[in-house]
Order: sequence, then C-alpha cells, then structure tokens
Amino acid sequence: MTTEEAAGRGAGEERHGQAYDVFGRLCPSRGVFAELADKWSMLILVSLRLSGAQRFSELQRGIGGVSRKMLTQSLRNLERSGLVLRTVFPETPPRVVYDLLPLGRELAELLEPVGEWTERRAGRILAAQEEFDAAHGAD
Amino acid sequence: MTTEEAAGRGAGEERHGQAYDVFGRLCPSRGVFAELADKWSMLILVSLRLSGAQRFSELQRGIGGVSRKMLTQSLRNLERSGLVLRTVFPETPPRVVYDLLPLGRELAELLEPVGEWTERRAGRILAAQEEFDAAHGAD
DNA sequence: CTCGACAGTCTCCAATATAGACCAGGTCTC
DNA sequence: GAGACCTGGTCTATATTGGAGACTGTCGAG
Repeated sequence: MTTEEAAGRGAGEERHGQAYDVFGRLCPSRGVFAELADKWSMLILVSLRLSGAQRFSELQRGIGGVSRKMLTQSLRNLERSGLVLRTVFPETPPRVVYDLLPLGRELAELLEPVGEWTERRAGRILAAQEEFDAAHGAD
Repeated sequence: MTTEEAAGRGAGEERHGQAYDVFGRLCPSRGVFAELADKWSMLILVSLRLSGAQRFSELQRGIGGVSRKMLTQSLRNLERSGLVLRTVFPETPPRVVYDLLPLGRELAELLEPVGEWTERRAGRILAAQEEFDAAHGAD
C-alpha cells in the first residue's frame, strides 16, 4: 500500500495486503506495469523467448513494423529494468545481441500465452468487431 | 499467414503454421493485439476479473489514474471486440454495468498473473532501474 | 436554489509514436 | 582509393494520442 489507496478504493480494496498494487495511481508498481505493458516490449520479450537471443536487426525483421527508434527505446527499457541483457561484440560490422535474463524469462513465459491467445481468437474478435460496427455504425 | 510474412522472416519463421501471426505487421491479429495490449484495457480486464461486474464509476475509482476519456475508449474497444458486456439500466441516475464475456474472461485469466508478477517483482525491477541509472546516468 | 452523482462527451494542449534522413566506423568492390 | 554497403543506432518533422477539465441533462439531497 502506497498511502493514498489506503483511503477510498471502492472496488478492489487491498486485495491481499501486498506491498505493491498495480491499481494504485501512485504505486511504483504501476509505473513498472505501464513500462512493460506496451506492444513493443511485450513482442520483444515473446520473440526472444520463442527464437532465443537475437541481434538488433534480427529483432527488427522478426517484429514486423517496429521502427528502429521504438525498438531501441523498448530494448533500453527492458535492459534498464533487468529483464534483458545487451551484449556488444566490438567487431566490424558491430554486433549487439539481446537475450532474456531470468526476470525477463519469467515475464516472457507469462506473456507467450497471451500472444497465442490473440492468434487463436483473432478470428472471433474480428468478427465481433465487424458485427459491432455494423450495428453501431449504421444506427 | 497474411501474404507478406510468407516472404522474408529471418527469426520467427512461421512458428507453427498458424493462420494468424502477431509478429506480422500486416496480420489482422497484430491489430487485435495492439488494441488489447494497452495499459488501461489490461487493467480493466483484470479489475473485472478480480472484483466482478462493475459500473463505470466503480471502475474509474478502482483503477487509479484513468481519465474518463480513456476509460470510455478502452471499454468501448473491449465491448466492440466482444470481451466485455455493457448493460445500461435506464434509471436515474443512469447505471451502466460492465462485465466480462467468456472471451474476455479467457484473456483476463491470462493477464491476471502478469499483474501479480509485476507486483511481486516490482521491488527487484525498481532496484535494477536505479542501478542502471547510477551506472549510465553518471558516466 | 445550489450541490453533487451519474455516465458520458467535447475541446484544447502537451506528450508520444512513426517515418525517414543522417551518422560513424569498417569492409568489399572495382 | 572512391564509392557502395553493412551495422546499430540518433535526430528531426509530422501525425497520433493522452490527459485536464469544462459541458450535458436528469434526479435526489440539503
């Protein structure tokens, strides 16, 4: 509990008396969650888990549509948080390899089923979206 | 496979011959993933799972720091995708209750451990970040 | 009569994401 | 040895997004 949410939480309450609470606006764990709960970071973690250690350009090719900037930024973030190890081989052309650290592997293992689920249910979801749009777009 | 990634994927390859691939920039499942893999949607799903059906203002209070705008937007999205059911009771004051549909419950069950993990590991991650900042901030 | 709750919507402004150019080595080709 | 090309980035300009906070309209409380 990080002070403020000791006061008025109507719904979630303390839940299980933990030190951190992702639902608390001011709780440090919220910041952590916000950093990791983004598209690119999640895809990076899952990609590293599925395909093993990869270099920058491999990741970029593997994750369709990431810009170099976002890839750099997300990787830095993951490195900073101790989830990913960045190893530079000072050869030419330079080679930089990224791999999961134990902490990152833990999260990647939780995230992988989310990716699978998305692929498995994508058809159903797309259908629901079309239905919704048909019903609400043409009021 | 959605055409384009049949061509050059160096790292991930087809993986397991699935129809959808979240790593493909043009794959519809990527869009689905991008919509669901955001902070607020994930917190909403977990909140609904932990605390059951809730009305708009309960969700807002429960999820510290959501603006009404983002809450509305994320809920609409979840409703549109068939993960969440929105029920309006035309009373006064108006009452709108949100609950998980089976599809949403599935995802929420996968997401809950991610929230727990974040809370459990937040301390470690925060420490790693400080260490990183100390090492790299003061070069 | 004014205040607040409810479930939003709307507008404005700041922060963020993306595309694409640019960079510093070094190697390879000719 | 000039130019093209690879790597892993950074920089910049523009598009998109996110948050603060005012507005809506009906009701019950004080």
